Amino acid sequence: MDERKWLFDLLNVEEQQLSEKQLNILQAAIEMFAEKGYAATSTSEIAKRAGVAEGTIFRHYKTKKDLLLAIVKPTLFQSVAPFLAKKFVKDVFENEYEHYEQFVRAVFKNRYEFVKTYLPAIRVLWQEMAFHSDIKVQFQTIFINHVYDKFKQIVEHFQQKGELALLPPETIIRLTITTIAGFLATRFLIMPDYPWDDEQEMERTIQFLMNGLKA
Amino acid sequence: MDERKWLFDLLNVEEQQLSEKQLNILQAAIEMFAEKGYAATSTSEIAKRAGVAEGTIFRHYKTKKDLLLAIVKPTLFQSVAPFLAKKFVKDVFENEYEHYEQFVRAVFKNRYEFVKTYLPAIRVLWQEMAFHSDIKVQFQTIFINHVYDKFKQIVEHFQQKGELALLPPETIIRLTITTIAGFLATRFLIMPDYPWDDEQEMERTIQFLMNGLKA
DNA sequence: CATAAAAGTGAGTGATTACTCACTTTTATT
DNA sequence: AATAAAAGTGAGTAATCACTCACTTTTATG
Repeated sequence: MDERKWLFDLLNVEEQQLSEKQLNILQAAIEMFAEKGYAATSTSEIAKRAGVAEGTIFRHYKTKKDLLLAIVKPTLFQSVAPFLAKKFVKDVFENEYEHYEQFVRAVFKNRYEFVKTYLPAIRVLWQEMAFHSDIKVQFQTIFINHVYDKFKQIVEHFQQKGELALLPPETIIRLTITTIAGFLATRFLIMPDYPWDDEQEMERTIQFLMNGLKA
Repeated sequence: MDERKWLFDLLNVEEQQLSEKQLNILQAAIEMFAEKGYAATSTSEIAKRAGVAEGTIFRHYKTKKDLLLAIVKPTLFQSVAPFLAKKFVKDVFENEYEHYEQFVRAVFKNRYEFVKTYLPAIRVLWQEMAFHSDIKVQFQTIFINHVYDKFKQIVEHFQQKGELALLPPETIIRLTITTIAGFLATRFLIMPDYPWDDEQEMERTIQFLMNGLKA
């Protein structure tokens, strides 16, 4: 019926019911913010692309910034979604993942699919984080409160098992994240037109990471 | 006398003589573009911060975009400066660097100082590359023509010496660059307020990289 | 010192901006 | 079917935008 289940999923608003026009507005805003940036995109352009009157935008979002936040906030949460799941750490400790490599593989694959699916919205989040300190602070807060602590437990768990080098956990976390994020940024942002063999390149990246981190 | 040698160095305009007011304009533009972004910064704001009349900006730069390019182009070249030096590859082959690790160390240290010194201008380059396809194309062109080929020769050299894993050179280049860039981005953009021990963290990063890439 | 070129100025301009509001249309509720 | 609430509209508005231009000041050159 509607090819925009992804918008529902991303914005996590399955319970609320957004009208067709509201979805048009959000989709147009995501696309144009991703292409030209928030500041360089006018509300009249968004209205035109969405096929609505300019006043309709302000009926639903008090300001242009509110429209940006309606896109950015859910994307921010989805970016770290695996770590927000309550049973996530328990899964790791109860031998859902026997080795750090399996854990990394699962996260990598999962985030690869996420970036592939929601690329435009993710672009908007990362681009505008540089200009809006409130968004950057929200990101840092969520990372510290919900991602860092859990990640640290997991790293220490595998260090005790003798799988990982005895570096400070924050260093291992940083190297893990920048290695994965480095691949995704290169693949989807910097060189999206290069003929990648994704499976193979991800495999090489994981081997590199595990060699680099092993005890 | 003047504490702005860095501006001369960055913009690589030692021969031309820029007036005091021109330097004020460039400095103000770099700072404001870095903070708020190009599109969100008005020429009247730049003039105010630079202490000049708005017309003075347009006396030197035909359009606002020209002012952006006057900042971005030299920064783009400086970003890959080590690879642009003619004798760079020869240095590597003639045992200036006996091991890949020494080469990586030299590049890492060099680019660390570069980012530390010119951070605002580098922010502008990377932020606006996302919105201006002409800038992105320039970057890709320079990378392919001046960086990639030389880097590839160096990697193959150390692969033949048996120091590096026999992965495709482009994969080794990617992993090397994203590991270094990942540290610099985390250190200077994402978490600039975290109390880093730069020396130690760079050392760990190099060990990680070499372990990950060794044959 | 004379003269011209270059640098600097700021009021002015038409276009565009985010946003408002009185009004119409659609949807939900009884 | 009646009524109210919600959604949608588009002309209108004050502010701001990048940029121009006639003019003044500074600098370089013989």
